Parts: sequence; structure tokens; C-alpha cells
Amino acid sequence: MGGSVKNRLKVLRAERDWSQQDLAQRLEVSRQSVNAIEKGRYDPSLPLAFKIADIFGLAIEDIFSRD
Amino acid sequence: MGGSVKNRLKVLRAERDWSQQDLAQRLEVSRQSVNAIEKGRYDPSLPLAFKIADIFGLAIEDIFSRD
DNA sequence: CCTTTTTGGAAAGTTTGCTTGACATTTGCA
DNA sequence: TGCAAATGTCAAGCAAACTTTCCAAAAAGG
Repeated sequence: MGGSVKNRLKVLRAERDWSQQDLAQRLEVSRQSVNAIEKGRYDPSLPLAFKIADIFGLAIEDIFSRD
Repeated sequence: MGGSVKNRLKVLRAERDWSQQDLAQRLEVSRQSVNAIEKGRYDPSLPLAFKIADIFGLAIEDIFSRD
């Protein structure tokens, strides 16, 4: 059904007071993609995971984890 | 055209004396996928990147890097 | 209340990851 | 030399990641 990795996006966004839209713009992806990934409807690609890690200043493993 | 992340798969395989086939079996993906990823023809999915990291006992960032 | 922002998600289309199957070339080694 | 294992790549097809457009509901803040 959905993605196979968990993520901490909601909390990380909240800590920075970023809306899904804000994050989407920084990532240069659509807001729907951010929403879908955050809700676990599907997994981000590896390049996108790198970009997300970059923007939050964390390692991929600190944001995503295998379920 | 191709994938956007670099990888150290060839060296990591060599250190363990694993063929692409050996690695493919451990990852439960096709040999062609391992070859394509290793040659940078496309990027692995995030779940597959996690599995690769797991099998080599390294962090994703120690195997793949943003180009 | 009322309005605006934010979030959740459906539908349809494109691109990319991955599959199987096949074949050619290279490498290793008896 | 020669045979086997390993590598590289193509083609066709399915699945997953992403897009845009659109709508509905929740949350936030007057």
C-alpha cells in the first residue's frame, strides 16, 4: 500500500514553524509530494531524501528509518 | 539522463569479494539493478538504499553522496 | 462567527526504478 | 587456448515516485 519508511518530517517542520508549502518550496517539489511523504503514502526518492536531510541539517538516518 | 548520486558499491563489493550477483541476492533485487545502480544509470529507491547500507554495515551517506 | 491558511487526498498523466529475458564482451583460470 | 564466470547493456513491461489541477475539511486568528 504505502511507503515502507517512517519519517519525522512533521516534528522537524513544527520545530522550524514551516508549513508543508514552505518545505515544498525549499525542496523544489510540490506540496502534495511533501504531504504524501510526510503521511507515509510513499517514500521519497534517494535524491530527495538527500535534499531533505540537507535542508534540515541532519543525516538521512536521523529523519527516515526502516520500519 | 542517469542517476544523480555517486556510490562506492564497486569498491565495497571488491573488499568483500562479492560479485554483482552475490550482492543482488543479498538485496533481493535483480543483478541488472545492481549493475545499473553501480554504474550510475539510475538511483536506488530509499528503501533499497537502506537495505544496501544495512548489508554493508554503513550509513547511507558513507555509500552514496550527492553529486 | 467569518475568512484565510493549512492540511489531506483524489484523478490523470509523466518519469524513473525495477523486473525478466536475451545477448555480447570481458575476465579468470585450468 | 578454451571454457566458465562475471560484467555491461538493450528492450518491453509493471510499479512507484512525482506532477498539476481540483475539492473538502480542519485549524488559526481575527
